[in-house]
Amino acid sequence: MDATARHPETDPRAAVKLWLRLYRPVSLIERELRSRFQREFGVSLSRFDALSALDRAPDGLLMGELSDRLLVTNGNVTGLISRMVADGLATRAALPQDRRSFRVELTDAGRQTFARMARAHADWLAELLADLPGETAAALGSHTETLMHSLRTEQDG
Amino acid sequence: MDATARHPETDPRAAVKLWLRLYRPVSLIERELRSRFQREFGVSLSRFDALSALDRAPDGLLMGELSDRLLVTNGNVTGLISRMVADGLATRAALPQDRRSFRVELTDAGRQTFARMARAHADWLAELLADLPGETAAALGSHTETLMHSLRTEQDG
DNA sequence: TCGAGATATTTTACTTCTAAAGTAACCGCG
DNA sequence: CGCGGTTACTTTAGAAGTAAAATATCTCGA
Repeated sequence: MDATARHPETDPRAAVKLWLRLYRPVSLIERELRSRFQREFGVSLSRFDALSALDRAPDGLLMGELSDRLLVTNGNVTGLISRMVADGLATRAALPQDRRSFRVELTDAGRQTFARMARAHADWLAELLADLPGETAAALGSHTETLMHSLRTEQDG
Repeated sequence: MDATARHPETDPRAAVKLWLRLYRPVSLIERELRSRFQREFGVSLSRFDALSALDRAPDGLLMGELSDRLLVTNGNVTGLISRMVADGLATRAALPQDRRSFRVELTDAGRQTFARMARAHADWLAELLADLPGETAAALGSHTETLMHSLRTEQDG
């Protein structure tokens, strides 16, 4: 198979159409979550995402690992974590063996805060997705997996 | 009062899982588009979205209509359009019959700029989605329609 | 006609985000 | 060693986003 055979018939118009169909509902949900986090907890979605990534990492994360996971730039993480440290949710300690690096870890308060928010987050999503037929949910789950995988192979190849 | 009674079978854990499966690939693509717009045209994705919404409206849009379509606040649109007007891409004229309102329209330069960007946008998406099997694309297209519809009914009900 | 509320937009103060440039520390090779 | 390139992170300048308050205009009923 030659190069064109690898990407046989991708119609740019169809690609845009599919993209918009994916993008719009995801944006709507994201925006709704963002505003609920703000209203209920006075917290940004970004901060919840950071708490979530750190909660999943028992030994904390380096700044760079965190920016990889959150899909944001290093500079962004610097400010985000500074504010979280100032608010007592996380600690940021230099690594003895590599003084360029910093290990970020949740404090107990941070883990407790996250636990409360995670519960609300799950409930909100259950509510927002309540009217979605079970078959559609299942199909979306598996097809978005395929999409994710195809993005990765596209990126590498 | 009991939220679970209204939505009998929505498992919050499953909802979060589905949400993350939707969110991650969409974020990846969005981020990639954003960085390509910046690199190739020195323009934000938001600006492209605004150009796109305005290009679709032959007679222009009111500020409020634009913020509805872009899913952003009025205050955000004020700044976005100010910069676009300053760059010669759009005009912003008070409505004689309602002096609170402003009609925003693309200039010829705005329409030409959008046309060039839209072509690149479509090509990028075709490239990013090239490895997605046709069946998956079709299924995703129809199921995201269902998702969008279920969000609307959820919102209204 | 007048005032009360609704509506359209802007302003304000702030967080979040980016790209690019800057700083500091590490690593490997001569 | 020591210097050159890489890596980890921060800083900077500015766009993009928010919520909430402010401004200005419209509308409608007494």
